[in-house]
Amino acid sequence: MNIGDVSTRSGLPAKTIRYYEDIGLIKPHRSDNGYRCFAEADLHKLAFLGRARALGFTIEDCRMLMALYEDESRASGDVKQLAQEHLSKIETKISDLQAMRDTLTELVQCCAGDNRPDCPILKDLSGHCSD
Amino acid sequence: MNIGDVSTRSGLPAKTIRYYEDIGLIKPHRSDNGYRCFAEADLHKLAFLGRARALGFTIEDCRMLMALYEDESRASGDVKQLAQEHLSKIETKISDLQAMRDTLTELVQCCAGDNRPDCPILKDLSGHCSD
DNA sequence: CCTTGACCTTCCCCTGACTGGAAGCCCCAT
DNA sequence: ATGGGGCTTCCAGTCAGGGGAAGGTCAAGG
Repeated sequence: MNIGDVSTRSGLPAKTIRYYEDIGLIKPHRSDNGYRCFAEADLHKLAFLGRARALGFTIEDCRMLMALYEDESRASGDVKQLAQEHLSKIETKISDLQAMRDTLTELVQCCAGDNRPDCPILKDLSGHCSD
Repeated sequence: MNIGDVSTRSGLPAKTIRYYEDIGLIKPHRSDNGYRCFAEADLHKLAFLGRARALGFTIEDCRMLMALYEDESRASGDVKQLAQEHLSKIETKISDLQAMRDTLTELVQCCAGDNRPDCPILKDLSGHCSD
């Protein structure tokens, strides 16, 4: 398979696939003409990577997940720990974003949003306690 | 005021303050020795920027917010619109993260996390429907 | 007067995970 | 032989700064 086919079948852009080879996540063979030549196993790895990335794992997480996946004697505890650490980062991000959302929602609700210049959003950003 | 004082008083790292000057968000004067020389107005702007960034506004959003802040004849509607667009991006991000969290939580719960290699997390990432 | 240390300056490279684009080779069809 | 699409490499850019080097400045102490 050439990169175009793999891109279509994996749903990953060709650029991304080349990048993954660059950083050593996959190692496709080369045809005589220099084109990358992907086996089914490469496609499978790329699909794995695509799913892991969609769950928000970093590239380095993916590298470790792939290593664990290929290690027949892995301990599922190692995988679980990786996932749990990732999960707690996600939860932190969610809380941070929710705090922003709550503040912003309040400010937006207080703003008339008309043609007058008076604006509680700017007032808040400028320090609002006596300018 | 030198940059160190401004950094302390605004809570922003000196690097960040220099960066904000680089991209034209602030324009502090210079002393004879070449040091940046900040007025109270600069400090005020930096505090404004710090709060806007803490609410997740991008640098370009901040640039517009500052322009609106300094425009006495602004319409609060413009500010509100900016904030609402930002808010909807945040809400999208929250949903995306929550979807990841839900999937991950489920997978983590299904994983024994022991010394055996069998792992539903890896099974899911690898495509799990008959490999 | 000299030195020490804290502070300031510019400059350039690094981050994550790609994306865009240029220049050039390869292959197939007309 | 020519046109178009696909492939290659390499370089630069994204966002919002962070790290650190090399060197100028200032105030205090010996």
